[in-house]
Amino acid sequence: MADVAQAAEVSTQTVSRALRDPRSVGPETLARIEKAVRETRYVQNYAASHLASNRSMTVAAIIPTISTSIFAETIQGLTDVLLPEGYQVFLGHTDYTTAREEALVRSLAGRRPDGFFIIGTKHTQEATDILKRTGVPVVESWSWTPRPIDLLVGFSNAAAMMEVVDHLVARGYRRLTFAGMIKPGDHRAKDRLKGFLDAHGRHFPGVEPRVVTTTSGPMVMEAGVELLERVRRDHPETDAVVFASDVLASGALLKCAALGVRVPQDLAITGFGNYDIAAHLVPGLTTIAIASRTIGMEAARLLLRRMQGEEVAARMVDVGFQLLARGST
Amino acid sequence: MADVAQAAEVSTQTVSRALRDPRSVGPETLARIEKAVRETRYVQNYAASHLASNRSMTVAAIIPTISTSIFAETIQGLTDVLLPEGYQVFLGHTDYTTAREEALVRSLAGRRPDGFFIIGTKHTQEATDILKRTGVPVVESWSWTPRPIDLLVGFSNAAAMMEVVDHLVARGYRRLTFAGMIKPGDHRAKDRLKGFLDAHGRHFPGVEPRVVTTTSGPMVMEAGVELLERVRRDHPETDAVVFASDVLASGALLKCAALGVRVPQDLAITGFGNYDIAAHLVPGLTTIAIASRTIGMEAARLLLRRMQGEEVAARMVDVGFQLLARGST
DNA sequence: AGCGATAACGCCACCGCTAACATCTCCGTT
DNA sequence: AACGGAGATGTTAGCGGTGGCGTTATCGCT
Repeated sequence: MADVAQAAEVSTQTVSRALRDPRSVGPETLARIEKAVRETRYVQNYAASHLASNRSMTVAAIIPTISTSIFAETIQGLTDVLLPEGYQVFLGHTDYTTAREEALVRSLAGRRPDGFFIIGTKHTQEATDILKRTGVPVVESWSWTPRPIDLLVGFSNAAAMMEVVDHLVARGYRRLTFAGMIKPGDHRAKDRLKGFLDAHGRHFPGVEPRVVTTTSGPMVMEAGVELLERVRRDHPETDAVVFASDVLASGALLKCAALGVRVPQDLAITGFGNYDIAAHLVPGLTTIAIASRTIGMEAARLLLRRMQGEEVAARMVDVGFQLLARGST
Repeated sequence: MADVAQAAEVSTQTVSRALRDPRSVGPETLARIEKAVRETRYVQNYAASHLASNRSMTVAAIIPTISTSIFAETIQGLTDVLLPEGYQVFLGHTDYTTAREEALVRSLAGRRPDGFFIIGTKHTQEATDILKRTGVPVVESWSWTPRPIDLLVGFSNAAAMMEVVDHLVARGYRRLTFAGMIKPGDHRAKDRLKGFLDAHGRHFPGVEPRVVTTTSGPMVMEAGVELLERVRRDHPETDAVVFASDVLASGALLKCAALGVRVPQDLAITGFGNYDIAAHLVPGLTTIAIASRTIGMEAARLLLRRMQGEEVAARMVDVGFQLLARGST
């Protein structure tokens, strides 16, 4: 910056001003500085800027995994709103483990982001403490809680799952089985199971609910195939399988086609998430659509407002969900 | 840090040392400092550390989009190797536009990462200049070029596509059509088309190659459905459709099932990428498998070695590809 | 006992930039 | 002509750490 200042024959302070708010310097001074920046190929050092101004112009985002396109859309929404405002997004993934989440929160907090975005509402005590003490806005998401750390953009996974069960019962299915991958740190999957159990208890009081789960492994279609096989072996009376994710449901649905199991006559199948594939499968997959991109965008808007010093009226935003009934039920 | 130093009754310098290399301080001093860190809930400020030490402990990663799980795996591989070494990954996506790539390179360079990872080998002159002048290692990937900026971990998209064509011809298909989404900044898709055209010219000299493309829109299965419809309308003689991506091919394959078009008897279909879905479709999708995760891990290892001051012998790593012949051909 | 080597720790300057305040210039107003 | 105000620019003092070097204590060896 000193080189630029010298080339433009101004002080470094004026260069700094020209870069952060071009209107705050005279027009021909600005032109000289811009020319000098180009000629010296100057690239600003944000670390120094951060240290001096106490604003990092970054937002930390913590997601369970990036391999799942549904969270990717949320991140895409988040960055699409934040980038034009000059904020960079620091992304970390936890692989659904709380230990890694805590380490990540600590590490990211060390970068002093101006805001946090995190998927989920359940964290370790330590992680929660750090998030609360950073002094910057925090958005939790993709779940629901009456008492968020700070801000919340989410929906009730349990309520969504209840709607799936209601739908199946309305269509005449009576012997439902829940199938899902429930990793230790995946509270959203747990909420979905809870929703299933609640609704099942409501519709079929006294009937033992059928549940088949795995607790580890990659979230791929093959896992859905394996869950389907366990359902057919352990609960052959099942007439509808409620999967915790579209990925699993898709694997199962395609397997049914290969096995000659007719969907939805022999077996109904539901998913969760409305992934790209859901509408294209034959038959189409009944599922819950989540406004994944909207969550990211809404979170970004809340963060922006708070980072710019404004108050936000609604600290909790329920983006809801939508049941999409397709051929698989 | 001053608070910690006071609580532990040492100088800040000793605290700093304890944090960056615990063995460099006495054992009971270390214990006092660790206790003080916990009690004061101290979280290190990496911005200051970065400024003073001239190492940011970050790596910048630039990818076209995060919504595509195949790049996500590469990033997962990258972070899985870098995180244990204390490096954070700064992720930016370009949406396949060169203008945005340039802006992103500039912005990320301002964060002074200790290394760059970028997908693709074709960038604007300006972006290339910045990358070269940063003085830190740069890994380009997912493509191939004889003259990378610095390091390269990739494969030849064109060669992979030629293998697909060779395979189809060997299976007896004669009227091939290429179908793909080729966004302006997507040089990998262009390479795939080039590979198709080369192989087609080799097998069918003098025959006009059939090509159907779109240049914009989201990369979703619906786009594959639309491409399939255009192929069937504009080139009804086609007996094999070579898609530039598994996403498109999957959409088309599922659509064929819905339309009653028999695959591979009436129409063969190939994809690219070996996405999760490819093996589960009925029939299975013939495609090119890319060691997506390996690319990220290998890139991370190269970066690490260079960031730790070592030289790397092989600056260019060809991870290759593998044709997976399945039922769709 | 004297010496040098080593380990443990402290002091100082500085990393590159910006907040806050000071200064200067140029107006329009009275 | 004197004055006040606004806009443009410069000066100063850090932001929170770390590199480099100096100091002190300890210990083994001659």
